[in-house]
Amino acid sequence: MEKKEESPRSTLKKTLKQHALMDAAFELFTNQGFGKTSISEIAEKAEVAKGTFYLYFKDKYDLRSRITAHKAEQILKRAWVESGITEDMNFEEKLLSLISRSMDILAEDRLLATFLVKNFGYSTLSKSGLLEEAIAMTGGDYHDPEIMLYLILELTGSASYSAIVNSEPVNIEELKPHLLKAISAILAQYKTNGTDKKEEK
Amino acid sequence: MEKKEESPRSTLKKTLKQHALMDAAFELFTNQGFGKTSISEIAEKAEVAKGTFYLYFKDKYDLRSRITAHKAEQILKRAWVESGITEDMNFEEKLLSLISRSMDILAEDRLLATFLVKNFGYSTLSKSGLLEEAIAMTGGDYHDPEIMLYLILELTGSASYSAIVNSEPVNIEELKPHLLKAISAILAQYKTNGTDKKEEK
Amino acid sequence: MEKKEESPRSTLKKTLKQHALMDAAFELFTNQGFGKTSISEIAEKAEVAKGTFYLYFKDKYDLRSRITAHKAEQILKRAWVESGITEDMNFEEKLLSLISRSMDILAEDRLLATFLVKNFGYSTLSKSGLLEEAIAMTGGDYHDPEIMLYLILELTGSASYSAIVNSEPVNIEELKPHLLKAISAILAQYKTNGTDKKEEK
Amino acid sequence: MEKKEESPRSTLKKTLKQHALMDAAFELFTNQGFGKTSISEIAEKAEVAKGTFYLYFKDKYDLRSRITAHKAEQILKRAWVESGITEDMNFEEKLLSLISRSMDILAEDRLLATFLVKNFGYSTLSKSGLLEEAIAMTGGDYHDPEIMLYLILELTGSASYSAIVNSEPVNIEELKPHLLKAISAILAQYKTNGTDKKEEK
DNA sequence: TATGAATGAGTTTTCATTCAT
DNA sequence: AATGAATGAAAACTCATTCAT
Repeated sequence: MEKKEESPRSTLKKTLKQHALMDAAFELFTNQGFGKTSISEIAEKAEVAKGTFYLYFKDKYDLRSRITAHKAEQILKRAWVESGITEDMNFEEKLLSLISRSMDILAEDRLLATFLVKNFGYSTLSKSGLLEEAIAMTGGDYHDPEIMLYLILELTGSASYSAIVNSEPVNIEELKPHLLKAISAILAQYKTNGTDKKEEK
Repeated sequence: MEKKEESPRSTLKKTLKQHALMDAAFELFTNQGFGKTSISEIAEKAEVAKGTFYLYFKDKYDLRSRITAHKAEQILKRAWVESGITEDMNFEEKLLSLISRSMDILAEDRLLATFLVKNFGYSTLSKSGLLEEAIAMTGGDYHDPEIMLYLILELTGSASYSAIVNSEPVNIEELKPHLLKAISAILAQYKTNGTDKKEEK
Repeated sequence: MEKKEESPRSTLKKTLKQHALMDAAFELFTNQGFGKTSISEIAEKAEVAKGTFYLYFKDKYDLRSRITAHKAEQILKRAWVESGITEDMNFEEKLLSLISRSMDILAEDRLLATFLVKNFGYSTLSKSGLLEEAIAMTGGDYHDPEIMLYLILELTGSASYSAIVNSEPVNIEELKPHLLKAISAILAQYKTNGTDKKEEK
Repeated sequence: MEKKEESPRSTLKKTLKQHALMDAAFELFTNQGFGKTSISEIAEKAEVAKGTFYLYFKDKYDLRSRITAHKAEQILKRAWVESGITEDMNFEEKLLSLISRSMDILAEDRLLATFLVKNFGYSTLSKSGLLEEAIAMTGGDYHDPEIMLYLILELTGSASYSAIVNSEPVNIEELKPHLLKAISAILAQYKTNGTDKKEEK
């Protein structure tokens, strides 16, 4: 990150094997489940020797959490960029845009959705610092912002999951307006009767 | 128990071992996880021979799903009885009472909570017929009752989980009023021009 | 055993279960092999409790040898009767008739053929006393009758087996004339230049 | 053996464990029977870890068929070399020499004989291509050479077996002249026109 | 770094046999 | 005689991890 002058090859190469392992593992985890995937299988699919696995990961659990963090980061970055969020939007608008776009992205890739919903919890998020950012963005317009965001997050993740993976009770497209409206209702509950309230017209 | 009304011996004995296995497995699954629990361990804890396991269950997966169904049924029955629901309550009151009581029950037993949240999905519920009952109870006061209940269920289950198991972001006691209010807000969104009827537009 | 006056029912009943077990076992042994057949399976197929097996047989091996003896006896009796052997035939004619008819019987039932070829050896035969009878029948027209019969028996059993079961290299119908001619040739080798030799014309 | 001509290390080592397993299994199979030999035993006798077995063989059945093919090849090669067959011999002489020598080899090693007779069938031979070679060698002097060879083979294998393993009805030494004469008799039956070769019209 | 043969503890699963009813 | 639940020893098979190359 600093010098970056040298070691372009070795770093790249290392990254290559590591990525091959993560990609292979992701596919196997999502297809057959974490418990039924062996390290041998992962190495084989990644076209890497079994021993090489231990050069980059401590064990299967380590691998899984690294994949989870990586995938979640990817999604959020992409959703943020693609959601068309602008500075002049208020928090609710921003949040709904981000959630809406994230759902679209996940809907395109149900394997990814499965994986994240199963492995990405609130604790992962709070550790990442993103939660604090979001709280900061509320700008004091809401009371108990952490609990509020927690409820919204759990609702979104959990409700999206079955819709994406099983299309139950409805598919994700149909669910989206319902979910966004429910989120709005929750937000409304937490709104401090500050700035507005009147211009609801 | 006394004479021999029907066939108490065989049935009871059979049920005994089976239950011993289910109880032992439940405890092990919740304490150390499904993947890290072996059939030998289950049998040992149940004080039953290893081979006996295969007399009652096909494999670990079969055992798990049988436990899940059994526990969920137990909880709901108990919550219904204890929730003090009466005929003259409206749907919202009934639902909030039931959820509130279920949360209390789960809060008392975080192992049970963990287990159910991880293994009890919307599909299990919809298969059980309970969902239809609940929909019938709405009495037409809400539009899209299935989606509405789906959202509420996912929110409740998902949000309760982390609160019970990790006390994150707050413990279940603190979370409860927030959750119930959020549910109310969602219900309000789906209310058909009922009580008020007039100011709709 | 002593009285033998009574117990017609019990004997019959006993025989019933025993036969059910033998029949079930025969079918399973021939279909899936002796090694892959369990006592549970046999009992289940015979519609008899597992424990009942041990009332009639010591173990799987005991059962097998009892079946073998029983089936072989059946075949030979039937072949003898059906072969149209008469007193005025010479040994060669009798032997060829018996073999020919036995092959026909086995050809009709390849499972039986499989079973017998795999389990019926020379030693079983020699123990049964049938061999001595056959030797006696040669009437001194052949030298080394035991070895001669041994060769013929092994050739017949072994060659018939693959023909019946796999139709390899040809089916049993095609093989029969070849086999009978080969047997004749062997017999000729052992003929003592007694009675004839001249009229070979 | 010396430097490193090609890839002696891996190949040799691999071959070593594999051979150790095959040798151990062969001994156990012949001594106690296939069904009564466990993989653990084989591995233990081969002084190899249990898991190593599965590196080289799918299961016990795979192992058995690989051993059978290997042993049969060995015997035939050795018999051919040691039988003193020369170009100027006719087919009968060659065949009898080969069979005679094979019987000697098998007689020296009754375990090997047992194993091969039980597991080496006509189909194995016909798949190996050796049968075609033998047929070609007959040079048209016999009709139906395949059936003829089939009969001879089955007779030889089957008759040798009991003689070698049980010395019943006589031992292999005594049996040999009888068997060879029987084979000659069969060959004679199949000879095409003429003792000699010229008047083939 | 990278490899992959080797390991052996640990797991699942089968099944002959017993025995209380 | 008949049953079949229960047993547990033993078998098959898996797999994370190590280590010599």
